[in-house]
Amino acid sequence: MARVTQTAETSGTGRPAPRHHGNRHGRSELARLAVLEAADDLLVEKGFAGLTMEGIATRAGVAKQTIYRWWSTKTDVLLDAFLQDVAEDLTVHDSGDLARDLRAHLRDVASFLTASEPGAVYKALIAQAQHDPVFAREFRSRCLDDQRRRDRLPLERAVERGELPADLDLAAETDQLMGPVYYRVLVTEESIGAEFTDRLVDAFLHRHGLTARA
Amino acid sequence: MARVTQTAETSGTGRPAPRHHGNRHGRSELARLAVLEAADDLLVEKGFAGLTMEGIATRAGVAKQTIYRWWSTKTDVLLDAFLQDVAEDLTVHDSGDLARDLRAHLRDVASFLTASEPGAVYKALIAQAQHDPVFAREFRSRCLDDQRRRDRLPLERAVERGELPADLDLAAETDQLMGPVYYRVLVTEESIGAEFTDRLVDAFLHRHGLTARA
Amino acid sequence: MARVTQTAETSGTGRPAPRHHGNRHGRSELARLAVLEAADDLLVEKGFAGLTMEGIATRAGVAKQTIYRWWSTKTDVLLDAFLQDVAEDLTVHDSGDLARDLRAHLRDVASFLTASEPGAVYKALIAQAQHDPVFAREFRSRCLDDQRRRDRLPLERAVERGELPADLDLAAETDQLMGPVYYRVLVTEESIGAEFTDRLVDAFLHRHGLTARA
Amino acid sequence: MARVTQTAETSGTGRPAPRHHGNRHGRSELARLAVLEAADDLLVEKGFAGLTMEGIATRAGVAKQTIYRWWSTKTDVLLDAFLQDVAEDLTVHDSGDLARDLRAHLRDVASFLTASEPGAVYKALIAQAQHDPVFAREFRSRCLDDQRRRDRLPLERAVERGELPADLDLAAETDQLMGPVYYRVLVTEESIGAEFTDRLVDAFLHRHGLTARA
DNA sequence: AAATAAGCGAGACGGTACGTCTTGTCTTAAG
DNA sequence: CTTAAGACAAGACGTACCGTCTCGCTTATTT
Repeated sequence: MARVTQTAETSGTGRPAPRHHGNRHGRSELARLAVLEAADDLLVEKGFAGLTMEGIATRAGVAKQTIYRWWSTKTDVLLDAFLQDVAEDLTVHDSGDLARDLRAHLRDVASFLTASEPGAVYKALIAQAQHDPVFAREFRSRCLDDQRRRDRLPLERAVERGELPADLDLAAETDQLMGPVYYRVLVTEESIGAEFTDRLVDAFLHRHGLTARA
Repeated sequence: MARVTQTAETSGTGRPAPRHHGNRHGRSELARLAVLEAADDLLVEKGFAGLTMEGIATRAGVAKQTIYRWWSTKTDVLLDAFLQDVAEDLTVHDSGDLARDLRAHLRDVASFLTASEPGAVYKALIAQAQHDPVFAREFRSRCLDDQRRRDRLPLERAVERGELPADLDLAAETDQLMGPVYYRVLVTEESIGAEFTDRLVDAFLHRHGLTARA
Repeated sequence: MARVTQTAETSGTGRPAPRHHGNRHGRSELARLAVLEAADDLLVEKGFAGLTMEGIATRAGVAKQTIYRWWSTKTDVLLDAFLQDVAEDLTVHDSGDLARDLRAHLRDVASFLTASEPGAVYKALIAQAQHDPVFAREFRSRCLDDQRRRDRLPLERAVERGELPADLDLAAETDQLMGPVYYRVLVTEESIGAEFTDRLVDAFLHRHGLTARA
Repeated sequence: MARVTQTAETSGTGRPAPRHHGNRHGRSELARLAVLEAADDLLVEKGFAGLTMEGIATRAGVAKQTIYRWWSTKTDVLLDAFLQDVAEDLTVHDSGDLARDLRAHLRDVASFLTASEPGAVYKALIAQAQHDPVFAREFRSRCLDDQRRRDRLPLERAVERGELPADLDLAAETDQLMGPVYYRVLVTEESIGAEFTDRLVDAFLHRHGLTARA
């Protein structure tokens, strides 16, 4: 994630650094970022089980109470840390060509999930959502729904362009495209190559009478 | 799971239960079953986070040491409990008709995952596998691989019958069939009706030039 | 203690209270009294252990910083609160008759220590002085020494009147008179009746050849 | 206090050392002694305010839970530590001569309270008893009552020997003897020399028509 | 009238200790 | 040799106060 350090204290504009330790007009941005960064780092270093509120506090140089003031659980911290990092990571391609966009998107998602650090956090959060319905709800509304919207975007654009029929059940089609990817990531842990994702796209195109691969 | 209860503790004569505290000939089946049952019950009652070794021991009327002697973690206990319960639950249909078998199988899997108590345990185990690579390995070898074999079975039989070409990539096809189901269960938590699973089967059949539903 | 309440906040004219939030020259008497009163009340309500700076601030409707600006510890606040209340409480009797004055004084001290609310504060302060030498010094100079002077007063007057010899060791005599009272209060917690204090006075009178009670 | 170290693990008889870490048949004597010793040491080193359960646990090499299992508060630990140390410290003199015994006893008590390490603990406990009525009760029954009995012992023996009348109010007389000593220790903190305690004894002897000092 | 500067309320902050909980190990005595 | 019982060291949990800090408001003087 973006390192905090000193650069965060002074905005580029030359305004004086906030550097405050909390006051009546809001929380310390410094503390907030330090916590998110510490959580990220510790998850990678020690795994989810080794990630503790105590550890985050120590690593971040922050009082435990400061964490509990703004977050309720370590999963809550992780979710914020994740959002901080990848707000814009998975931008969807828009070449105007459905086949090309879909292939690129599926490859992106697959590599994000299997090879990136935020992908590891993402998997941990999905896992935690299985154990904790309350968190599941929050995770879905603050994170998954956005991702789902991104996954559907190429199809929506194709509908707009007239490449796909307007009455298509986009949700179901998205499930068929993304489902197998998540399945391999979360359940079978088989590796996911381009041939796998491309085949999913081909099946989709074939299903809708579009020419698969040139 | 099979209830242990009193029958094992009291002989039919009405004499006080033997309630043995160990003997020199191997482990106590009574203790083993009590532990598995307690784990199952507590998972349902208190959720995964509320499931503790301490709690299992107390509920089972068993010493903690007895649990640690035979299992290493609470997830390990849960896995055994799961296997004890559902060894034979998800038997695969074999009507000789691929379409019918696939439709039935996907509905079975969906309802198992979303509506049954062992399904909840199963989801908890998949979740834990994300956090713990060691457990993931064991879970896969003792549980997931079997399930994967069952998922593939209808296709294998169809290949034997000549309904499907012999060079089909069964793994990839299985992923496309099952993936969306697990995706909805684990990620989106949308409900899964027969229309959803049937559509997956139809897509599969269509993909391979077989007539989808009349 | 003297209740602050509204009288201080509203001038007689009926104009809304000034309720000032500080000014450039000097501290807020309102805040000072609110703190002392809150400390007194909380000690009675929750005991010494339950008395906290945080609690005093909340109860007094005052910022913590305002307390720390003028006092260093909760014991420091308590001492001020005590002095505010009982500056004049234990006035010494002066009838011109040593026996009568002593008997009255000992009864007053005993009932102050065992039965009054400020007496409870006083005991708490003596206790704290055992734990904290720094506070002990301040407590002694700002409070105990005065009390000790009052205890000695009847004897000094008797010396002046010629009832007692001039070379009497007043400190030691005072210790013998007051010591047993404090001992019962602080150590044995036995009840102290007039027969007990009168006997102490009788012993003193007898010791110096004065007729004890007719 | 008796140092624990290794000698405590083997009784002199050659029986195998307990050295156990807890079992179903009782607590660890090793842990118990380590806690008491740590509490004693820390009180001396850091004072009462600096004495914490956490600190005791760390110093004793013991888990916090082990302390809380057997004691409820730090004062509770201190009381046990005190009793462990001074069970036999203040043995009362018995020369057959009341004057001599009283003088010796008062000097002993005075030097115990003002100059010994256990005396410091004792004062801390008396102080705490002012703040906490529950502890006060326990302290009195487990400690103070014994001491009071010892203080009365010389008088009781004198009554038996016929030196003092049988109908003497021993409690009141003891208060007059000991009260001034405790008063100086707890309240005025003046130093207590032999001339002060001897004078108390003389006053007592004089009061009962016995020849004071030869 | 405007500027100044101290006291004020509020409340976030880094810490420390609290008392509780669970983990995994150990010891014991019963069977 | 297994068992139930349960004490133990370790360490995280979430809470409560500590004493410090920064902030923006109020207010009484000083310009």
